[in-house]
Amino acid sequence: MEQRTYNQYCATARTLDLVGDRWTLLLIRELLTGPKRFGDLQHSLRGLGTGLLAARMKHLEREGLVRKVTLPPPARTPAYALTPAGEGLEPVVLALARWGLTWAMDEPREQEAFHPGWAVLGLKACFDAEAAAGLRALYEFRVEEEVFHARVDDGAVETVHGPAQHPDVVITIGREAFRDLAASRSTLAEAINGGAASASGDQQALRRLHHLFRLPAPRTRPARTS
Amino acid sequence: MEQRTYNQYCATARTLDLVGDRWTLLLIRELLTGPKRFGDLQHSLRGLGTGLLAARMKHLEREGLVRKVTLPPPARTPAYALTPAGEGLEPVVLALARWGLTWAMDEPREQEAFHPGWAVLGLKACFDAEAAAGLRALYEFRVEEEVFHARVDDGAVETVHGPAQHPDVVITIGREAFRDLAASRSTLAEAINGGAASASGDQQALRRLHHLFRLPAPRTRPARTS
DNA sequence: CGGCATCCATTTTGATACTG
DNA sequence: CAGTATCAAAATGGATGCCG
Repeated sequence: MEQRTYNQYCATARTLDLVGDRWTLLLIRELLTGPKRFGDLQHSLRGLGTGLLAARMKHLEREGLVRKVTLPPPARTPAYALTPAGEGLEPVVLALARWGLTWAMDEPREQEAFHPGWAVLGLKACFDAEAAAGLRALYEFRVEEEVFHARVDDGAVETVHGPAQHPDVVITIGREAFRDLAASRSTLAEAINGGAASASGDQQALRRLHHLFRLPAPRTRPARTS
Repeated sequence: MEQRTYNQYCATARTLDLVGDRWTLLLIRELLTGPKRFGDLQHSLRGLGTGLLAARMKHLEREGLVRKVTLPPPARTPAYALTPAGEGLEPVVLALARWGLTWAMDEPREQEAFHPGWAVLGLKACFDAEAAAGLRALYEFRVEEEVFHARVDDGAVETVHGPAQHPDVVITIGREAFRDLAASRSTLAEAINGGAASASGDQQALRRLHHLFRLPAPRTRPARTS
């Protein structure tokens, strides 16, 4: 099976040769919030069969973007994690997310899936490093069964699947509310006032939240009906 | 003909629904350095047939990323240009380019195509806005038949196909030398000393060039042979 | 559960011939 | 040139079964 290539000595084309196949960048997106097991990946990506998933992971592993790991106790099950080269794709995924937040996140469509981890990554895409200069804060998001945390540390941020150690703020929020929040279709204040969310902990850190993650104003593309 | 979609309410996935198909991001890449005609596009993208090219352009037009324009006199021929939404994809393409420059630009392979415009975009991907604060300069690159210019203006840069009006610096450079330069496999000074390039104009602006475009140090991915 | 193989219907693509 | 039409080759989606 010969690898298909654009055959261009161009950095963009060579990158797309490696990660431009269908599903590949979404797999990277999943791994950007922490290691995931085979089944986790398949569960997040409806429509991707086990055969193609196995092939994609093998390809990413062979190309040095992903490596197999064994989850720490008590899990002790095999999983996939990004290598440094794989993590280097974060700016690509975040750039795609920023474009989508600006130009493509209208109403959710019937039958469209939603996972809170995607919204967390969407928030990260809007992180404002300048606004975070000199700040340190640990935010935990609890969206029904799933928990994430965002660690802000002087212009940098890390968003990972799982609970935080000693969060400054804990935000408990419903699934739909979180979805709308991360798509700039509502604000955290609205969600709290409407009873869809609650927040506890450091009130000052909470108030800073919407300065740290500045969602873009949605725009509409000129549609061509013809 | 139903459009294939990931069916995820996720900014990254929705963006990939629009531009994730094969060739699409490379078409955007081509248009990022100015409007191009149908034939120009096909010529740059060996392997992309006329049928698929027409389908892709129609799709991009319908989705509001590209619009048909008529080139100004004396050309007066039809061409394709990016809309604001299409230009918004520049950060995506540049992020792909930066990753490729860091992790994927080893030796050119036999039979791999190369167009100077790709290298110009590669340079742009490495533009250092901070180093350019307060500066203004117009650089023209002449690579055999093709000419490009880079207009630096206080932290911003624009790289466009075509000659500049009153360039501060004109760099005339051979095809291979330019290719190696943009892949961080050699420096402009080396190319000039080796006779593969010459530069005229404002010497101070010329010396600033390699501060403005900081190519990343190439790294190698851990290959897995098994 | 993780992972791979197989079979098959459907899409996507690549290449080329053809038309205004 | 710009773009359609056509057909063969490849990639994908989905179901299923196997093995450790």
